[in-house]
Amino acid sequence: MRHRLKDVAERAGVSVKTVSNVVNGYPHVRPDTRARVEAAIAELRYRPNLSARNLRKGRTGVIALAVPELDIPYFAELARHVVTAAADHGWTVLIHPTGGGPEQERVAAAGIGDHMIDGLIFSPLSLDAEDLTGLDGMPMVLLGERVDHGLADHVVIDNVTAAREMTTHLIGLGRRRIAAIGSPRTPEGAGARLRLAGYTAALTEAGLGYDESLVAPTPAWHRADGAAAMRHLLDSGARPDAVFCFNDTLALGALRALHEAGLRVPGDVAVAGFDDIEDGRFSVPTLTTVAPDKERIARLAVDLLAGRLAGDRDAPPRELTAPHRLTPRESTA
Amino acid sequence: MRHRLKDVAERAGVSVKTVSNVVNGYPHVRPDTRARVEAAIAELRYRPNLSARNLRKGRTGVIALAVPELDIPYFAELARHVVTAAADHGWTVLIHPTGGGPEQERVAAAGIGDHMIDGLIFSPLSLDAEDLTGLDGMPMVLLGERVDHGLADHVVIDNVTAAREMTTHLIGLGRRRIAAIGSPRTPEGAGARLRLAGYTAALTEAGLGYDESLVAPTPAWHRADGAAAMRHLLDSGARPDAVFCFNDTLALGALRALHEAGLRVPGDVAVAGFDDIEDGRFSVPTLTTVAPDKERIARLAVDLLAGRLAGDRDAPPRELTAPHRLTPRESTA
DNA sequence: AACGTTGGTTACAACGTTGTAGGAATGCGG
DNA sequence: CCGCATTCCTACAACGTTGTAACCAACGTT
Repeated sequence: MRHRLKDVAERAGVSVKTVSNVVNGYPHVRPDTRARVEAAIAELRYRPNLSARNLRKGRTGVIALAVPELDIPYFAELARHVVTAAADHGWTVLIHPTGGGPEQERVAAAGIGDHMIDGLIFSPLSLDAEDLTGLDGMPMVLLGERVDHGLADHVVIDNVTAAREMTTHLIGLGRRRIAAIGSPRTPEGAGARLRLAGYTAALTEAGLGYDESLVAPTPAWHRADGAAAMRHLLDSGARPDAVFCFNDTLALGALRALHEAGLRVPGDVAVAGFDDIEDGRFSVPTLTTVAPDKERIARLAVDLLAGRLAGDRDAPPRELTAPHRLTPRESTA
Repeated sequence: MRHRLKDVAERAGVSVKTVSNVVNGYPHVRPDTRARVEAAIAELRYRPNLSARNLRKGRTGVIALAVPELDIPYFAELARHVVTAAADHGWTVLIHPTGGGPEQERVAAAGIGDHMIDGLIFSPLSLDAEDLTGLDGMPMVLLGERVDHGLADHVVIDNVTAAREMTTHLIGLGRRRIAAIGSPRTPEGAGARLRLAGYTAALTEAGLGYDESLVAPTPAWHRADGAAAMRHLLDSGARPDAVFCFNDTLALGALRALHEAGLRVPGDVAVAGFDDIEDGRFSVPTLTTVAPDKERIARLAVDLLAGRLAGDRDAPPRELTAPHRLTPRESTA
């Protein structure tokens, strides 16, 4: 039912290789031969067998994007940008939601390399770069956090600075008891560590000092975690007048918990997030956030990968920083 | 750098085929040979070349999931379930965000079939099944709406009934001027048509009659579209006391617009959505919605595909209906 | 003792493609 | 009209895997 080069060749009265040449745009083919071949291709609705091509060329034209969860809108948005950027290179993207656990991420990184994939863009949650064995020299670009130095290409944003700016922004609005939600509960979450560092730096700069009771760790970064942490903060009597959540979904959960507690935002408590997901532009109130340039992150990552695939496998790992922008909205007005 | 069966074979002192047999769990291999081979596999960190295997077997072990946009949380959640269900069959899922336009969907459906994929789960937005040519007998399962009869397997929910139930629910709460947001503006959007049908049916049953001015079409189903449509309804003087949005993101946009207009939900206007995305459980107010059983939808789709791949390519197309549940929350309390 | 049976292993071909090497036809300058 | 380059095309091998057929050894039956 499905045709091969051979079928097209027979129909056009040429050799298999000539058909291959036409398919691949090889220049030295007589116009009339080319026309005959193209006609045959069209008639038979021929489509190249990618497995065979890949086997022959050692390239698959597919890159993988491994993210913790697509349900986290940040990653869904990022995935869209990666797909777009990859399309410019003619690549298909295999989006792989890992689940975010250390074991799952290890499996993803290992299992994905089975020659199905030319390269990997990986946004790890639990793993350090050292854990990423089994890639056997397959190019990889790590996203999002400076997990580690010198082991692979990275695309990051300046988490420390961004978190410091946001905290400073809250201080500038007159807030003094600024809580943080989403601090790392375990060694996991390089991003959390960096954002926490920026947060404390800003407090120190402002002479506010770090208050342990205002810092709430969370098991994950979902809305439910944000709501639970917020409730905990309120119950604990810590009395925050602002909350800096380390991502937007946490912040949306916090908004919800504050609402349930009968507190007004930003009147009683100001709320800030991180990531600039679409929800935050429509929530009530809209959400102040740090907006990383996701489109740029995606393009830088894809371009880094392209560089590796184009040749310089052995160039030293690069680390590129994408810009971010503090975006004030109603929740801190 | 990367090893082949041959390398393992040499190291273990056996033939290539024996290694292949070990890798594939062929039973008749002497325990000590098996052990030697496995040791060699481990030492060399051998991984089978999937392109070669696929070429040989005519199967890739990859199925594609084509959805309009991952940014729409419904599809992100669905994707997660599909990945999980597919994993039970040992399949990898290639998630392909099409963008939703007719041309893009056509390209997706066509270009994806290049032997890279064993089957396709497709959630079309613009396309009818007739448009899906070029699959050349590759099994496909259509998701979400009853686009068409008898051309491919379908997994649907009963959109008409669900929409009727929701509308009846709103009527039962005493609402009389019930608006609908998200009606189809073009032939596109089978789901929209069906939900509109359920909506009108309920109105008719209740003797309320269909009021054109209460029905707002939208170009797409994003939050921004919902907000715009809501604003339009309010400005038009239609004075709805309830709004049934054809998905949750539209509803979240509508909530926002109502908030900006200074109207209370559900006090002044009740709001209902469709899809049960996570956002709706944390929005202020939480969102009444129709909850399709996404996990079931995904599993049914994957199982249908499994059936086709297992053999019966020519069985008549099946249509399976997944259950849904009306889920009242604060927005219609 | 000759026989089929089963277990364990191997050689070979094939999947559909493209790179390489080279052959046949054509064009051009002398 | 010869020699040489260029254009156009082809045959062949190879990418790494697995199905097929076939083989040898060991075994239990007759």
